[in-house]
Amino acid sequence: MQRIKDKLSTRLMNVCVASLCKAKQLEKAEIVIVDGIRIGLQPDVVTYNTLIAAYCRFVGIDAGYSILNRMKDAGINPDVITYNALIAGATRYSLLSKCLDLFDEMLEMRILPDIWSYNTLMNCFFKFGKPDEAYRVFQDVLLKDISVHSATFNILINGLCMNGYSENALMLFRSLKRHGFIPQLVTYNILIHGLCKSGRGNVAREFLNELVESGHIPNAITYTTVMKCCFRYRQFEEGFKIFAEMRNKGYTYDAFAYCTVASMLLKTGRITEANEYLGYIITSGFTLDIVSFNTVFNLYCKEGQLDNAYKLLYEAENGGLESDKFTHAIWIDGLCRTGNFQEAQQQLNRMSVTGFDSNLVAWNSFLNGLCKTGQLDYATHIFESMDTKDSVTYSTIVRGLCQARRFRAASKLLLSCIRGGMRILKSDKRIVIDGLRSCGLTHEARKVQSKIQMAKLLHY
DNA sequence: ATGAAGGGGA
Repeated sequence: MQRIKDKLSTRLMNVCVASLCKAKQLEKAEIVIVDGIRIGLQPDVVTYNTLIAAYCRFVGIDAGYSILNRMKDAGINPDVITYNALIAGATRYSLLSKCLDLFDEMLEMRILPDIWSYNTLMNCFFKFGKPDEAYRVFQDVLLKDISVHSATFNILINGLCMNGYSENALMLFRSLKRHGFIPQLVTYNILIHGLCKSGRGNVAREFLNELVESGHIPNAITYTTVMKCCFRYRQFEEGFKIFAEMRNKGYTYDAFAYCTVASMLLKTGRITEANEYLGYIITSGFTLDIVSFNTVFNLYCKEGQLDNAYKLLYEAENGGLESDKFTHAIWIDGLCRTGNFQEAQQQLNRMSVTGFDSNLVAWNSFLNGLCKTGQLDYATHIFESMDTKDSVTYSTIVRGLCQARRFRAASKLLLSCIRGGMRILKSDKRIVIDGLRSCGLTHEARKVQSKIQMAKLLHY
């Protein structure tokens, strides 16, 4: 009788712990457990699994591990859910090898992975840009005759989109529907997001219609996704309309929509308006996470208020917010805008020395700053010393050279890009060709044009 | 008790 009572009470405690964890109230959850122990309740595997998931989500993977140790010390064996939570945690913090180690560890402990484990592993591979490996996991699931979940398909569709296979994702979606799969709201959100990201805004809009027609009610995520899609395709009025609708529906309960609008405004140089939206975020008491912080930080940097920006950063870091590579890139851009190129370069060098991943966007930003202020030799020097470059790097230099009317150098670089299969914007090619013509280098211009044509024929 | 969707940098 007493045992049954204890079991019931432990279950009650677990419900309590779960709801506190969900609300990010980890200290309170711990207090509930301590109180439980005081009145004779033993935390069980569910209690610890709840804690591990929450610590992984809100604190970090190491915090999750320390709960795992506490669990083992208490004599409770981890189960498949424990490992699933840890693997999901490792995925969240981009630790691929840790994910794989945990999976192996689970097998070694003779804990049978379930569909959740496979889903998590698949998602992990997709996140790391390894769609082939992810697909192998999926085939493994089919081979082992484990019954799949709708989440399995959602992860597949999302992973395919994020790895540049939106066409395959579409085919999968259609074929699943033919086989009786009923897409959920999240499935549509994934598709709309993926299609928009891969430059297929029109198809994304069709799915928005299909979503509504099949009886789903778009949520805040649907709205922010579609709004960003509008801004991306320069349909600003349409985007603002969506924002207004979100407000009316009560969907602006967090900072997401505000950040979407504000960053678009910052990108298009409408700083005063951005200020209004971000002012609302600050005064209305949303807790600033790193993303909304970076948006506000970007506002100060774009306004040239570097002192205020720095003060903001200092306060945020004292409050426990950890800056990231976005913060750093924004700061580099701010320094360049205010002419502090030396400081910018020192910051960039310090980053690579201290073993951080080299921040390509920050370097590109630096190059952009140098080009805009006509320091082409400096820019070229930096360009040559960079060991990773992308199409933005090349575009920036090509545009910079054109601006300095060094069209021959620009065309030489452009041609080397084309030879290397680098995607360069049509408008940038145009600038080079028009520039060559404008200084009477018509022969050169024609040569570049024909090489571009040739590349097109070869590539497509 | 676990997995999938929205916002930030050139």
